[in-house]
Amino acid sequence: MSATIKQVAARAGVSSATVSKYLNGVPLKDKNQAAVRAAIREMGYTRNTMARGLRTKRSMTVGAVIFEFSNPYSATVMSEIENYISGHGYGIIVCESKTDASAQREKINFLLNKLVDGLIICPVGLTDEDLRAIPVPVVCIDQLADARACDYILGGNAAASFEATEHLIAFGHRDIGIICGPAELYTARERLAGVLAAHEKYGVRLRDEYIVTTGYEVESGYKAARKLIETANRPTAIFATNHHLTLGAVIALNEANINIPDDISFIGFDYLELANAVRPNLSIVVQPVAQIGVTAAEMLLGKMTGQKSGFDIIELPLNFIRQKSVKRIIGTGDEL
Amino acid sequence: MSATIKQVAARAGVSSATVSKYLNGVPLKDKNQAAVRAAIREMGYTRNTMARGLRTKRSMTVGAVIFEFSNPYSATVMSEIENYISGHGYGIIVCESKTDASAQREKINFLLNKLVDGLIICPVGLTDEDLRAIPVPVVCIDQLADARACDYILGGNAAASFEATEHLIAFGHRDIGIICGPAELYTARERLAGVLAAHEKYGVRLRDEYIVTTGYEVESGYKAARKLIETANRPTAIFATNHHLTLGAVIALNEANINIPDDISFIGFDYLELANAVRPNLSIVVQPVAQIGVTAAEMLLGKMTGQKSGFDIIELPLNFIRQKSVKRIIGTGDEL
DNA sequence: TTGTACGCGTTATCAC
DNA sequence: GTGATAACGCGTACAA
Repeated sequence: MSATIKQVAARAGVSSATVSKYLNGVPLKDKNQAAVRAAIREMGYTRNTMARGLRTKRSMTVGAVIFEFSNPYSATVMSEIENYISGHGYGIIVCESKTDASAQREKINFLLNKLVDGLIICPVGLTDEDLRAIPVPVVCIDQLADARACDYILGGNAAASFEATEHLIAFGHRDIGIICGPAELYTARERLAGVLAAHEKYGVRLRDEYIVTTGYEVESGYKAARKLIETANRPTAIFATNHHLTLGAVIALNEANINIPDDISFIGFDYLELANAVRPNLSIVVQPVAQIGVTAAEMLLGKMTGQKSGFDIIELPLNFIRQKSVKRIIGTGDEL
Repeated sequence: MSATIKQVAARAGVSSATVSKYLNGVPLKDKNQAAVRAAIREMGYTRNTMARGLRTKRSMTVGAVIFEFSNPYSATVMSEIENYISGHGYGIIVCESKTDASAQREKINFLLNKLVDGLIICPVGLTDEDLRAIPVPVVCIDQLADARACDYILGGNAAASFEATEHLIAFGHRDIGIICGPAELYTARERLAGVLAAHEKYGVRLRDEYIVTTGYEVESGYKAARKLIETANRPTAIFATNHHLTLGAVIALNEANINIPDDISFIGFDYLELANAVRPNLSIVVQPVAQIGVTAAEMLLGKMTGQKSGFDIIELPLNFIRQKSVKRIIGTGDEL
C-alpha cells in the first residue's frame, strides 16, 4: 500500500490537514509547499480513493448502461466518453443491458451501489419515478424515454429515415421493405415514423407485410431480410434501420444470391466502413457518434461539477450518405 | 442517501456489529435475524461501497485496458467478461490505450488508483518489473509480453496463419501479400511467423515488398492494400491479419474495382459477420472470443478470491474458415 | 450469540 | 496559513 497523508505530513513536518490542503490546491507557505511536494514524491504517495470517496461522497467514476458492447454506435460513443472524462480524472464503468428494461434497472442499481457520480444511459422504459430514485445526474443517449428530469442526446432519426425513404421513392421505388427494431424503442419508432412520413408525403402506400418489426440483433436482420425476399410481392428495395440489422440483411441477401442494387435496392444504417466494405458501396445513414459522445461527456461533467442545471434535449442530425446501392427504376413513369 | 448500519441496528433493536454480521452471512438468533431483515427492507438499506472498501481494501471492481472499444475482438471479450463477473457482484472499468505502451501504463495506474481488485490487460511492453508494481492479480489477453508473473490467454495465431497461408499456397498462390500489424505486438509477430513458416515449408519465397507492416487501424489496412495492388509485381493474394486491417483492405479493393477472388484472392481475420457481408464470403480466421472472455473472467475471479495460484499461459486455437475468396490458380503446374 | 470500541485514510470545521 | 479533531460507514477483535 502507498503511504498515507499522515506519514507524508510527518515527513514534511506539517500536519495532515496541511497536506490535504496542498492536495486540494490550497496555496501553502512556500517552504511548506516544497516540503510537502518533496515528501509526496519521495514516498510515492497516492490518494486513497475509498477514503476520499467515503468523505466526499464522490467516486470520480461514472456508470454507463448500453445495449451492447459489440455495436459500433455504443463502442464509439463509449470510446469518446472515456477519452473525454478520463482527462478529468474520471473512469467509466460500462454495463450491458441489451434492450431489456428490467436488466437495465438492475444494472443501474448495481452502478449506484458503486456510488458512481453520474450515469449515461440508453434508456428503455425509464420513467421520472425511476429517475427520482437516482441520486446522481443522468444523461440519456440514443433513446428518448418517458422520463423528463434528465438530459438527452438524440439523433434526428425520423428526418434521416425520411430522407433515405424519399431517395428510394425518388428513384422509383414503390415497394419498400423496412426492417425495424422493437417498437418499445424510441429509435425504432422514429425511424419507422420517418419512413411512413415519406410514404405519406409522396402518396405511396406501404403494405403491412413490408414492415418487419424485430429485435436489434444480426440474426434478426438476417431473418427479416429472408422474410422480405420471400414475400409474394417482393419489395424492390430494403431499408435496414440499425447496424446489426444492416449486417444481417446483407448477409441474407448474399446468401440468397440477390444482387444489390440490380435485384434489390438497399439502404443501411450506422457504420460507414461496413457500407464501403460491401460492393457496391451501400447508401447508408450514419450517426455523428463522436459528437454524441463528446456532447454527452460534456453535459454529464457539467452536471456533476454543478456548472450545469436544467434539462436539455439535444438532437443531432444524422447523415444520409448516398452511394450506389439504390437502383433507379425506369419505366414506372412516375419518377419524381 | 441510504440508511446506515447504525440506523438499521437501532430500528432492529440490536447493535451495529450484529447487523454487520447478518450482512456477511453470520447466522443470528432467529428473532434478531428477522428483525434485522425487516429493518433493512423497511429502510431500504444498501451497503456503502466506499466505507466497505476502505475497511476491506477491496472495491469489487476490476479494471481492463484494451486497445480499442470499436474492435469486435475487444468488444466481445469485454462483453463476456462483464456478463460473467457481474454475476459475482463485480463491475468493470474499461479504458482504451490503443497500442501505445506509455498510454497503457498510465491507464493501469489510473485503475490502480481506483483500487480495482484485478486487472485485464492486452499488454504491450509490459515487464515483470511493471507487474511487481501492480498489487492485484493480472490476467493478460491477446498479447504475450515479457512479463511472466501473470496469466495469459492467447490465441494460436501462428498456427491459424500458417493454415491460411498453406491454403493459399495449396491453391497455387506464390505471390502473397501480407498486411501485418506493428512488429512490437505479439499477435502481429506470431501471425507473420505463421505466414513465413508456411512459405518455408513449401519452399515459396516471400518477397520483402509483399510484407506490409503497419498499424492496426482501418486506415492502415486501406493504405496497405493500396500499396500492395500498386506493386509492380502485384500479388495474387492478400492476407489481412486483423479485423480493422481486413475492413480497410476490402474497402481499398472495392474502391480500386478489384474483384475478389477473380482479380485477387483474399483472406481476412477476426469477424465472421463481416466476412459474410462481403461477396463472395471471405475466407477468414476467427478467434474464440466468447471462450477467451469467459476463461479470462474465470481466471481473474479465481485469483481475486484466492482460489487460484500460479501463472498459466492458455492458448486457444483459432479457426480458419474456408469460404469463397480464394481462387485456385491453374496452369502453374505445381499445385500441392 | 451479541455488544463495545477502535481503526481504515481522508476532508471539513473550527480555532489559533 | 496552519493544526487539532471530529466525522464519513463499515468490519472486527475482544469482551461479555
